[in-house]
Amino acid sequence: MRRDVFQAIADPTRRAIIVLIASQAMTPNAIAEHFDSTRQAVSKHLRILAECQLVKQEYNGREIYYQLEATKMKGIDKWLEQFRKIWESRFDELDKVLLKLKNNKK
Amino acid sequence: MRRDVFQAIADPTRRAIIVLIASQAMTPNAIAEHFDSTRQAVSKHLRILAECQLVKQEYNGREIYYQLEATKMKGIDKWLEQFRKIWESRFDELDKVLLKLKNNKK
DNA sequence: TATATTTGCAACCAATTAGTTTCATGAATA
DNA sequence: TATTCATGAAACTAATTGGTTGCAAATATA
Repeated sequence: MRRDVFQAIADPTRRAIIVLIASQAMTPNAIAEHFDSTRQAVSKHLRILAECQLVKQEYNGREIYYQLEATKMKGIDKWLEQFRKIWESRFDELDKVLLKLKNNKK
Repeated sequence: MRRDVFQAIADPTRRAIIVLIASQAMTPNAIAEHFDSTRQAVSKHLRILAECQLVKQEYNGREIYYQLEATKMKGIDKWLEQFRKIWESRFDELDKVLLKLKNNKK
């Protein structure tokens, strides 16, 4: 079973859960209230997020608070890094082109 | 059929294709040589990448050069942006904790 | 203690995915 | 022109996914 951060954020519901708990830890029930699907479906998403350590569980009696482990998303950021250079240089080139066009008009 | 950038980069083969053609455009055949699976499998990945405009096709006779559209990955970057603040602030806090520990030792 | 609440887990199901093989098309070449 | 090459598309398959319902376990509460 492939279970990495890229696969975790591929699902829109999981991305929504990530955004939801980014500001504060929440219980599965509380999270599920924000979605149309059942609590169990949300629970399965949470399990997937937990399996790739994107969330951390904090036990409190019978409640479990799920907290985002934001640093785990640095992996994505790191992968993106190599392309950031490319798209930034593309923009530099665009700037050059625009500057040339501007000068030609004069 | 869901077809967005997040889903596109979820597959490790597609990520490898993206990295491969980042530096220079390549034909499906040339790309397929780098993988164990068949040319047709690679072709399907390319179709998915094309559907969410992560790659651009350049026709040259009977050859088709696939080129990375790096700027399309800015969508991921933008989504990450909100968490970057969180993980950076976490690190600031870690720094504070470490500094405190250091001072206590003296 | 009996009951309600919170949760995870297993079993099942339909849809999707990533791969295969086979075929059709159109361009290069002998 | 006949053949070879590069490619996409279709049909099929096995595995995975995201969802469901129905449980069991553990904690809180009456």
